[in-house]
Amino acid sequence: MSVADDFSLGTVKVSLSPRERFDEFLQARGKRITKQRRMIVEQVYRRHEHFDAEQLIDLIRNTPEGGRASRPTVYRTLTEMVEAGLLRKMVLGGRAVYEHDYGYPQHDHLYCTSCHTLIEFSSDEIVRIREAVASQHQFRSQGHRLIISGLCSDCRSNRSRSRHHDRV
Amino acid sequence: MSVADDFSLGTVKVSLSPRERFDEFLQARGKRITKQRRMIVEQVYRRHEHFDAEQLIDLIRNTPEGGRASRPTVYRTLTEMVEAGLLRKMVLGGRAVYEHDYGYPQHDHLYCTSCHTLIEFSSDEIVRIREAVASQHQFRSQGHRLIISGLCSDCRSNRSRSRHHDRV
DNA sequence: TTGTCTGCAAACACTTTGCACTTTT
DNA sequence: AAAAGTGCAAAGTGTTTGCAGACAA
Repeated sequence: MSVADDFSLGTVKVSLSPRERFDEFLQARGKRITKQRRMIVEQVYRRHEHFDAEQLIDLIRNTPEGGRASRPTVYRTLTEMVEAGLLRKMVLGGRAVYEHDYGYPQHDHLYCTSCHTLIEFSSDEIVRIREAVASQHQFRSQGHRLIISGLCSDCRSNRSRSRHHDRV
Repeated sequence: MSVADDFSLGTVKVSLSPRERFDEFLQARGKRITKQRRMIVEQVYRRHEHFDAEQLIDLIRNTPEGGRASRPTVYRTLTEMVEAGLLRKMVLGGRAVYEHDYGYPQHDHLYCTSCHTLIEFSSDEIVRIREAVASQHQFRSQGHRLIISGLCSDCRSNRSRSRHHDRV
């Protein structure tokens, strides 16, 4: 409902809230709007940081008001949210990390190999290069992922504050 | 030995063969030059395609002349080769994929989400952008990874030839 | 000889699946 | 009522580890 008031997220305006968008997606696929799915979408959009399945499960555990959801359900729902275009998934250090996609502008990441922080940045040039390269190779590009890894400013100073994992 | 004759790989000239380079690395670390490590380096450099641990293990199994190496040894050696700068590792569709790094020019990839082919390309602009973005964020960049995903020309024509996995 | 390496089997982390029961439609 | 979803426990995948015997230095 209320398609009238726009929902603002990040810097982009969209007319449906993530939850509405997800409901739409589910209906279009003949899937059901269950309280688990509803609750998971809500928790996911509670804040904007990157997260992995485990963190989301913890968040849900520590927010019992919203209800309960098992590990498999969380994984299943995350997959659906990616399909719905609500979340973007990337794999870092051996596990999947998710971030908001719907209504959030295109961007790439700086990844600190020491503290595993992700810093977002955007560059129009990247998309331009992507299209140029793709057409050179008769490739139909659907997206891209650029991760610049290195040391963030904090870790450049505080060397050896924490053990380096260096998993990319 | 024979540092005299250059070893040519791809388009770059280097003075040590991968095997020599690896020996050097091992010695510097007080590690030993075993017949397994020797054999693995050799098999890895037999051809230039991207490969994963399983493919390498198969290759070794089907090339008994070279000797034998267990799964753990292959994994351990691949890790060492990455540390030695001989191989570059990336994670695609849930498993690690390796490619030659030593003596091979910097490049990025087009990844076909249908047939999982990797196509290499290089763009100087990317490195320029990388450095610009890094310095904007007081970040010390150590490297980057750009993967443009989509459909290769083959898969654009032969739609549905094989099931789409779409794992990025 | 000494300390590293190997191979085996078992352990691992993360994610997915089979299935009986519950819930939405 | 019918179909889809959930949670549990168990199975997967790809990769790593502990340890006793094998081997390079």
